[in-house]
Amino acid sequence: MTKKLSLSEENYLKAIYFLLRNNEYDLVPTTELAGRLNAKASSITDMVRKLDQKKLVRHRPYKGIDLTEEGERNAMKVIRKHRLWEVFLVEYLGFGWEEVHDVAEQLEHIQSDKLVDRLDDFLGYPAYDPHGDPIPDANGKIRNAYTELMSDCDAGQQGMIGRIKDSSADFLRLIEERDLRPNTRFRIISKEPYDGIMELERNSKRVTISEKVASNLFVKIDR
Amino acid sequence: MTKKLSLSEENYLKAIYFLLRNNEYDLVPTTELAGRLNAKASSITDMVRKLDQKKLVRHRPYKGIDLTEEGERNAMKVIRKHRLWEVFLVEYLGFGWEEVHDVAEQLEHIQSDKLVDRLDDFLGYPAYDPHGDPIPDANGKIRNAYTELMSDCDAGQQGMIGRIKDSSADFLRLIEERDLRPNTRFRIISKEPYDGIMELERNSKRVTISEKVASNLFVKIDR
DNA sequence: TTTTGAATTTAGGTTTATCTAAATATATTT
DNA sequence: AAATATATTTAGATAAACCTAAATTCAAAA
Repeated sequence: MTKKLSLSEENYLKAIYFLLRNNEYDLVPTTELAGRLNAKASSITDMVRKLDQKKLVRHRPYKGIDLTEEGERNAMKVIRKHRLWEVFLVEYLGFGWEEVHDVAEQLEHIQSDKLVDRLDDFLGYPAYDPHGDPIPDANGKIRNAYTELMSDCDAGQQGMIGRIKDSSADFLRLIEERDLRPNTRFRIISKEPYDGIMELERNSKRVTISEKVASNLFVKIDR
Repeated sequence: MTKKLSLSEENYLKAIYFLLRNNEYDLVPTTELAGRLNAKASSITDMVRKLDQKKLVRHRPYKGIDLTEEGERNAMKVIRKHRLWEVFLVEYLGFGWEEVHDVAEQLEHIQSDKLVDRLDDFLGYPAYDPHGDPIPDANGKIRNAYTELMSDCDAGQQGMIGRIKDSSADFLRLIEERDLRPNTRFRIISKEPYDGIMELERNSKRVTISEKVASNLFVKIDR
């Protein structure tokens, strides 16, 4: 069963998945998907109708789109591949973690279960990619962690930076410059109640970050 | 300015390249290409006309097709990628050398010069892929070797098996079973003038092979 | 509650890479 | 050299994934 999906179909499922998670949508609006996929709303309607017929998404006309189980499983497979390839590119080929995205975007569509499983094994079954995003296992399950935002933490707490929420070039650069990459341990020295500005220690040095930055860092606090 | 080629275009160039080399064509006939690409002759005509306009091939209607310099360079780039990925799949992911082809067929179309160069470096700039086929360098040049056929050699000569000419599943299996893989050293014990059957020694053991097998093995004889 | 405006869908094209069937060119045989 | 067979090209269609422009639906404001 489970027919092979086209490159476009895979990209639609992935985009819907992210919009359902990251943003606050219950059903993804057509326009939102159009924005993310750089396509016109009418194209979205076409493709979404097709995906609905294949039972990969549910389309409620004029209301929005969400994923079926089958659709979500397919999205997770693509995300798994994307993130495994990112690990390979950074750890073995010396790519910078800001520059892997475009290539991984292509590699994620290679069809071969054997390849993915072997790659996973070769990489030592990593749980996170270089951006700190969790890598789904072969069944599409994510072993979660990193669910709190730094901005919700308080002075005195310490833990690990897990993954970043915003992935704009500007934010990536800032993270890089201030030594706030995923897998960096930190301690919160102080937090200003008025505007949420925080002083952190990481790698034995201190930085001050705005609330805006803190609210784009997912962390895990030591308990 | 060397525009990006579509997946189909790349496959056409590659197929034309192989037909110009391996087979005895001076100009590739439409039907031959159709056979190799599993397409109908009329489709070939269409695509070939497009490639001609892009100056990647020369099409002489009713006569045949050959590659321009530009077309050949593009074909070599794809072949380079294909063979580098095969090395990776076999040496690092533990694929059997008979089972890498389909996956490499996909990976060869990933577009990223940086990726190819880094991969090449990671693999240690291999000169041959697991089938013994030479890997073009970053400029598309093949440092040649392995140009003689085993069937043209004589009793007493010894050398190295380089690459195989036929790559049918049957032949691959035979090669595997009789221990005649690329990079195997051999010595010709005897050759029967009547039917060309040869007795070889390799890995300190002997085998007898038909003329047909010998004529599908490219070798390099010690001088 | 009607109006108005934004979001969404429908209708009708376009491009790429295919196909089938018919027409034409080349090659081979008589 | 004419007849026939085979290879190739042309003409016209199709499916996928887009697009523009027009029509429709829903929701928010008057």
